Amino acid sequence: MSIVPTSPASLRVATWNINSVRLREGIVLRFLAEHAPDVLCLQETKSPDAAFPHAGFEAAGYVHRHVRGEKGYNGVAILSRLPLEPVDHRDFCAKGDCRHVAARVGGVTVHNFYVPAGGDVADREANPKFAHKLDFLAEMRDWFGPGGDAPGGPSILVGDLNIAPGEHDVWSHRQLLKVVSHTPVEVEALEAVRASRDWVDTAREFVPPEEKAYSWWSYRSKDWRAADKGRRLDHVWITPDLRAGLRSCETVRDARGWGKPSDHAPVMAVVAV
DNA sequence: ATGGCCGCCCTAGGCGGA
Repeated sequence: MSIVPTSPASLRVATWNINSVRLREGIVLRFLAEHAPDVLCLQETKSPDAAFPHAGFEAAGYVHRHVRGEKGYNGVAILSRLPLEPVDHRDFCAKGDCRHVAARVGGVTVHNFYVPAGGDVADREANPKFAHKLDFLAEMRDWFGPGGDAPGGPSILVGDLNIAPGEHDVWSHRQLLKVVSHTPVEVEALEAVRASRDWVDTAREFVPPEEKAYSWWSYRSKDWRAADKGRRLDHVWITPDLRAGLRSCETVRDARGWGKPSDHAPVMAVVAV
């Protein structure tokens, strides 16, 4: 007799840019033990599939997965303690990189995204990485939009979207207006993705827009906690049909201070499904 | 005080991150 329900009353879905899954297996296991997500979506795993550290996650009960990695860069993975059906992935911008993977869990489609960072110069003509970022976002918008063929039904979209859209999603709106991750053209592009399926930004359902909220703090700060110059780059979005079931969305800020941390903290939402 | 640092890769400086 199984003790794991196949149709849970509520689904706990987390996202975390882990910046090398092999280097940080230990703190991922700590997060799983302390926060018990049903589904954990990782970005920047930086590991070929053959080298992904499966054994520890399986021992922790996360025996279901959909992993897509490459050597050195990028890489996304969905780990689950509930049965998971891979929905495939889409090769955004036809680069053959590993920035999206999707799976169906308990009747909900979960999309895990790693949107390109976009380089230093916020100019599509001068900087091909910025052009890639904007093209990637436009393709997301079209895929989820009316003419697109993204899967329908109740869905959760998570990931490192590499944009902090709100004024209070960054430590200083004025000082970051020209910094890639918070420029108006990016914010507009992300809003177009959000509007494509009327996605609900779950974190802001619980934290008012005038209150600061971050999920990333630079490695370069001597004391990230004291400086607190963060940005909210990591997001959990849900389709409107799940909104009434939304119970919480938390950023596990403490994890930014664990041993040998990622520069991102995990974000987890709980949704009744 | 947006750089101060990270992790990756054919081990060492270059690339990418954001």
